[in-house]
Amino acid sequence: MAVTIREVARRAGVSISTVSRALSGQQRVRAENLRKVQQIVNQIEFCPSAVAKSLVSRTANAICLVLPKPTAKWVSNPFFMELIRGIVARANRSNYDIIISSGASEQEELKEVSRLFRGGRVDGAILLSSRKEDAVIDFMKMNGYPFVLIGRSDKYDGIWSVDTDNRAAAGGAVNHLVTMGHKRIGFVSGPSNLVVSVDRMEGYKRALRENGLTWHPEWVFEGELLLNSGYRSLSYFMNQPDRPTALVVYDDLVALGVIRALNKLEIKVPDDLALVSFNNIPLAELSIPPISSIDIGIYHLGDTAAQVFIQNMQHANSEFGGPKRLIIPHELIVRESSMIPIHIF
Amino acid sequence: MAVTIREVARRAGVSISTVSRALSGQQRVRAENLRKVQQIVNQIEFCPSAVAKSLVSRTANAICLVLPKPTAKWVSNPFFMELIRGIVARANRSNYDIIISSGASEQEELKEVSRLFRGGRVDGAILLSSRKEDAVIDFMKMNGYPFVLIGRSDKYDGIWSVDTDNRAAAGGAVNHLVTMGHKRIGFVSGPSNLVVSVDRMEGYKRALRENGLTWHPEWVFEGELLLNSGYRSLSYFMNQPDRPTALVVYDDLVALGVIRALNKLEIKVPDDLALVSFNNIPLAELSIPPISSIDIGIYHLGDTAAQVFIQNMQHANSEFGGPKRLIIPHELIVRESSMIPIHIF
DNA sequence: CTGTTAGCGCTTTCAG
DNA sequence: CTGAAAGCGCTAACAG
Repeated sequence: MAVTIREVARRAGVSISTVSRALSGQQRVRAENLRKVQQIVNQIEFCPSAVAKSLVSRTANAICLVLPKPTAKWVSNPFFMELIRGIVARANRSNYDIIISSGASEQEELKEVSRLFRGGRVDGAILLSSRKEDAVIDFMKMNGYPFVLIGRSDKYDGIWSVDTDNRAAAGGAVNHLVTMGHKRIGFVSGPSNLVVSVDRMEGYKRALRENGLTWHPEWVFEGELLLNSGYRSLSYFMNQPDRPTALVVYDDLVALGVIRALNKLEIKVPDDLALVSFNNIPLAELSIPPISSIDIGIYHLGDTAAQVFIQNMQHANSEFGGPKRLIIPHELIVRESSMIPIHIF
Repeated sequence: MAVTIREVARRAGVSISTVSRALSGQQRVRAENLRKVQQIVNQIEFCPSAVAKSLVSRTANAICLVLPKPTAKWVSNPFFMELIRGIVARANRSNYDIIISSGASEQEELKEVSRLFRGGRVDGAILLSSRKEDAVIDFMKMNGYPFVLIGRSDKYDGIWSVDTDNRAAAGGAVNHLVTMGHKRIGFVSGPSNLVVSVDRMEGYKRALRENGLTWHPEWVFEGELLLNSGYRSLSYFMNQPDRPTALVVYDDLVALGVIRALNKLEIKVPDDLALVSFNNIPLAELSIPPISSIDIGIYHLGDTAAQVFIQNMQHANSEFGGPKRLIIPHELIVRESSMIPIHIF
């Protein structure tokens, strides 16, 4: 901030333009001048004003992250921090800044994002999750702002996205449980307006079908509900003679809650009920018992999203293949919660 | 971005300066012109370029958050996300942007932060945690960049900081355990280079003294160690006749790990050993058993840090009282993990 | 109260 | 290859 390009030019005894050219590295500068400029730059630790650069280049070299509404404890899910870490690490390495934005209501959220874009502070956004009806996605689309979605959009096609194959992952969980001898497998879902939650549920249903198993609506629980007031319903179903012997849970944190609820009902995991969940946050391993979980490579997901965005920015006009959807591989980590094979028929 | 102040001026039939004055709200503009300008602004959704503003005002209206090195799973502690939420919410409300920065090594970290400051992208920083020897703090101090520290610095005095009274909090935990009849109370500490870890340990020791209890070095465990390879040592001490009957643990996540380790050793919480930990992240409640934890108001901590920074910025030259240290109140939330009073003498 | 004029620090023409 | 000049969008200082 303190030292400008003008000062460098003065000291090096060349014009500002020459310094600019020397710094850009793209343009021809006489070797002697180049050397002189580089020396001064190092000496006085010159660092060009990102702000001035932005003004003239009309790009911000910054990406906005929209935090899901801080409604729930949901955001404090380590999932997001891991995602953010992946994004920030990659972005910084490419000299992009990450700006975090949030808002108390959906409207405030949009206002905030709008301010960032219209003010020229960001070039685009990475959306950390997608709802079925997502005002932020609509907003981006409508204004033609570039963005990468982590997840999937039901509504729009041609958008850049990075995602897990959640259906396949859920299928993998079911298959694993089937292998362990389970035939009555339930599902604990997340908020039904989250695409990820729906996808996982669909994968679960499909896998049941493919395994020739029947699907009972009573075996599907709403996770949020479960944790707040659903003890009774859980208790009821778990006391039926044909209760599920295994559960696929859409998120580790929810799985933790489920285990606690089951614990109160004196249902033991995995002895009485097996459990597989999603995301494989560090906590899955610390749980009692440790939870089998599908590692979806959260950091990698974030890293890739940032890469996609940045590449896309740099090749914006070169028709760089058009919108694409990338899938990050997942892997089931088997732990105690699903390790006891059973044979109840 | 698309529409400039020039356009507004043209449409309103006034000069650019008038529009600028009308927008600033600080200066006198004829009512008629004011109205006209406001109308146009709303109509074409004019939003002044934050970048241009930055260039001329030499302020960025942005704060940098330095993520602790992504070494450990530590960062994925919900603690940080909660802190960030608090900061972002407050900052955005005051039209400040939050830029997240990180680096693989301490050196990269500094380079990243330096780039942000020198490039004029940020006005200052909020440091999310402090090590005993903290290069980032040194760097800020040395360059005179404004910052607020969440935590405490051993090394420097006159710096703005927002903190928990960790000694008192730890004392509270000890007192609570004493009330429940415990006399042999151990401590599980965090990395010894973290100020917060040290403070909590000191509070623990002091409280023991004040309660007339003796402090045994063997009753103090290094948390990190414990989780990785310390089962054996834990096992050893827990089998001594005079083993602790209660533990104060410096962080919820570590407490979770401890519970799991104890579980393997068939030591039951709270029946055989009581537990109190710090931070009260949502998980503390989901644990089996639910963990007594000291709620330090993480969100509030973040919110306050942002407030302090912003106020300080705005009154920078008016000698706004000089550096200060704010303490956010804490509260012990008692749960099952410490609920069974014991009387072993 | 208003318009004109000069920049903020940098990139980018356009002549040399 | 180089320097001078124009301008990115806005604010601030100066005459009216």
